[in-house]
This record gives sequence, structure tokens and C-alpha cells, in this order.
Amino acid sequence: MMTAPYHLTRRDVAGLDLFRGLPAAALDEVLVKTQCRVLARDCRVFNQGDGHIRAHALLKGSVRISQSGRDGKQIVVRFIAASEMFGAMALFTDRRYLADAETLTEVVEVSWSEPDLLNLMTRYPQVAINALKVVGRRIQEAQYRVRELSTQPVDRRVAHTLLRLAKQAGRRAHDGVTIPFPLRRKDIGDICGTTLYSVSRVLTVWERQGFLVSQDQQLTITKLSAIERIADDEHTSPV
Amino acid sequence: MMTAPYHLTRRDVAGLDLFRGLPAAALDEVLVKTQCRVLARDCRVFNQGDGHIRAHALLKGSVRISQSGRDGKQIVVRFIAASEMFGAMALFTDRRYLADAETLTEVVEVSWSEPDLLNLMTRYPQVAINALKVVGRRIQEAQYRVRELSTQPVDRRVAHTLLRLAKQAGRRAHDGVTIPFPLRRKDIGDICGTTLYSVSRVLTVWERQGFLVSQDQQLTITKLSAIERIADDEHTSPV
DNA sequence: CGGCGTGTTGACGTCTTTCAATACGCGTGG
DNA sequence: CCACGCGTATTGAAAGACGTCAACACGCCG
Repeated sequence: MMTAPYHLTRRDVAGLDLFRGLPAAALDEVLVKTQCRVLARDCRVFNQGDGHIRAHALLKGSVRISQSGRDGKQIVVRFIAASEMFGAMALFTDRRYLADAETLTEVVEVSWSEPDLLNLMTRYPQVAINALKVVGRRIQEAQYRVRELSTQPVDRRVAHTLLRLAKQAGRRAHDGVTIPFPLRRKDIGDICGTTLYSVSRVLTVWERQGFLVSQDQQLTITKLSAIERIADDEHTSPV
Repeated sequence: MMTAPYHLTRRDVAGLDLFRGLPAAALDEVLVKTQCRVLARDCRVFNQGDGHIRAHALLKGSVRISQSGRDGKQIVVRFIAASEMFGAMALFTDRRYLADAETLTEVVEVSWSEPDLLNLMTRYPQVAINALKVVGRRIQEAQYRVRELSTQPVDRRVAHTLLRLAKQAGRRAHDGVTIPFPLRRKDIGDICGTTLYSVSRVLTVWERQGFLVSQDQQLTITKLSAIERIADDEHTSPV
């Protein structure tokens, strides 16, 4: 909601996937077109259906992307960590792509308008190719989720979800890998297509078995191998 | 399996989304790099894990893209109709993207190697931007499927599936819209994450109600509005 | 202190899958 | 020409996974 007490440097944009491999001159050009904002926790970055179509990236903090239907049912499309892109899908599809983006922490966020971005892509095709790589990775993930939802029971889906989050943004802690997002049971459920109740039950079991620790919406996986085993299902329980 | 008794013209590639908006000279260049094949029904276009990484497009016929895990469970990623791209995801992700492509009819298929495509994208950024649009649309569809699988019961998923197929490739017939792919119950189930049994039950009901006709793996929707109503759920049944 | 958001847990209901039996069309080979 | 097998579709009965609902616990903040 406020504008930036944050000084952008060339390094900030150079670190983003979208601008990988660009000459310094191009980066400076990018910098000029960059809008930067600092947002508090629990802010909307953009809303379903506001005309606000820009490509975003996160320099600091985390964001939750979600969609919800009129029936109230909601899914989480993705959690965004620092240095990731988001909100760009609407650019490349008909602008009917709808999603909400909400900050989970304090956030430093940069963005570019559609014309500026197209302009950059035209003059530096590498930007477009980079974008293809990003989008390609996302589509791959979406496809994995589709397969999971189609074929796997709840506990395996939850396991996969935790592993993905850990891989995406996990941090080594003394006792395992910590997922740095503030995660509610409902978030996890909305990611992997189940209810907060089922998630709670599953996590309680795993916590009792010492596979993970859950505290203050912070999840730490203490026995990665166990979770992986469940995800990959060597899982015919040993009765 | 055989090479082409098919003469490619500039119009063939000009009609593809990927090359929209290119100058004639560029199209000729594309043409030179194009490999063209004619394949019989029930052929593999490419397989999970063969190094065969090319971007494909269909000039004639239809193809089923599927993925299967070791547990035998399979999902259908997508049906491809004439003039659509496919198999390009592997290019833009790590090449670990695995999928099978199998012809459902006789097929005329064209393809390009990764280096050729990158080269074209670099010199004609419009190609990369077009690719982004295609991939963007796909990701949007994948996301819709995720939401459906997460929140909707089987009958609504089947309804959505039929509507999508109809929209993608449907043809007006005297008695409604025909879906031109040879569709088995199992295919439909693999698309929308259910079993062939559930699909069968749902379709039987709808056929009895006169919403559609199913014959020889050809589906014709005779009452689109009814299917749409189910998909959108005004569906609290009128007891 | 009382409300609010979150998490846990049990009981219950139901939607789907699973399994099995049966039917039908089609091509091949006897 | 008919029989047989194979792939596909239908249908019923039974089991099971998961969602729903309700009650309750906990920490936090005004």
C-alpha cells in the first residue's frame, strides 16, 4: 500500500530467473521500468479480476496465490518465495486468468507492466526464452498435481506437498529442513485438495512418529526419508 | 514410422499458433527446418524418456498425451487435435518431463529440433512470445483441472471434461456437437481423475435423459445446456 | 475476561472405488 | 461359417476412504 523506502540495485533484478543472461545494459533498462513496493503482512498484492495485470517478482518475503469459486471453495495455486516470479500468467493468456495474491510476511515486491515486458522481450529474446523456462516449470508442477489428485490418497498427497515446499524454499535447521512459510492446516489442505481435518490427522500421526515438528505454523521435517517413503509409497503398511 | 508422402506448404506452418504473425521470409525459414511424418493409427509419436525431444504440431488427425506411474495408474494429459502443438514442454523444463504420445487416427505431424527452435526464437522473438501464449493457455487449463479435482464431484468433472473437449475440437452435427476423438470410457476417466466405471454410470444416466449420444467411441452432446448446468451446478436436484 | 483464529479428535454419512459377472462387437483362425 | 478371444461397456453389491459436523482445547490480543 505504500511506495518504496527500498533502493533497487542492478543486482536485485540480475538475480531473477526472468533476466538471467542479460547484458548489463539491458539490466539497467529493466531497472528503469521496474516498479517496486514494500508491503506489510496480510496485504493483497492483486485481486481476482482487478485490471491490475503486471508481472511480479518477490525480492523478500512470501506470498500465497489462491483461487476461489463462488461456492467458497478455495485452492492454493502456489506459495511464492523470495526471487520467484508470480502473477504473470494473466499476461500470456486471455486476461480472464483470476487469482488472488496475499502477502504472508512483510514483502518487497517488484513488477513490470505488460507493454514494458513485451518490449523487453522483443528486443532481448532471451527474456522471452527465460519466461518460457519459468512457465514450463510451472506447467510441469501443475501436471504433477493433477496426477497426484487423480491417483493418490490423501496422505501421499500431503507428503508430496511438504516435499515440494521443502524443495522450493526449505532451509536447513539443526533438526531437519524447515519450511519458511507460515502454513495453516487449511493452506496445506487447499494445496493438495483435501480438508484441514484430514491434514491435521495425517500430520498428527507423523509428528507422533517423529517425522516432523509443527509449531507456530512453522513446519520442520526431521525425517525426510520417512516422508519420501510415504510419498513414493513403499507404504503397504507393515502389518 | 515412415517418412512423408505429404508436401508441406508455407500455409501449413502459417496456420500454427507458434508462427502467427511472422513475415513470409521467416515462414520459409521455418519450413526448411520442419520435419514431417505421416503416422498410422495407434503409433507412438514419442515415448516416456526417449531422448526424442522435439516440438511437435499436428496437421491432421489426433493424438493422446498420457503419463503413467509405475503403479500402472495412468492419466491423460491432453487430447491433441489438428493444428495444435504438443510435446514442447520437455524443451522448456529440465528434460525430465515424461509423457507418451499415441496416435488415435492416421496423423500428419510436423516437428522441430530444440536448437532450430531456439535459433528461430532468438531471431524472431515473436515465436517465443507466441510460445508463451500457448504455454500460458495450457497452464491455465492445468490449473482449472487442479481446481476441479480438488473441489468437484465426479459428475461435474465429467461434464467439464466433455465441455472442454467440445470447445477444443467439437464439430456441429445435425443433432448437436460431436467430439471428434475416439474416446473410451477409460480415456474420459483418465482425464478427469476417476474410473471407467464411474464414467460409465454417469454417461448412461445422461444418455437416458437425452443429453448425449454415445456410439462407437464417438460422443455427441445433444443438450449442451443440460451438461453446462451440471458442470456449473445449479444441480441441487429438484426433488 | 471473552472473543477469535487455529488445531485436534470422534462419530457419522456418503460418495467412489473396487471386484465380479455379464454382454456386445469385431477380427482371426479353425 | 462359426467359434473363440480380445477390448470395451454395463451393472450390481460391498468395502473403504474421506468429507462433514460438532465439540473442545489452546494461545493471543483487545
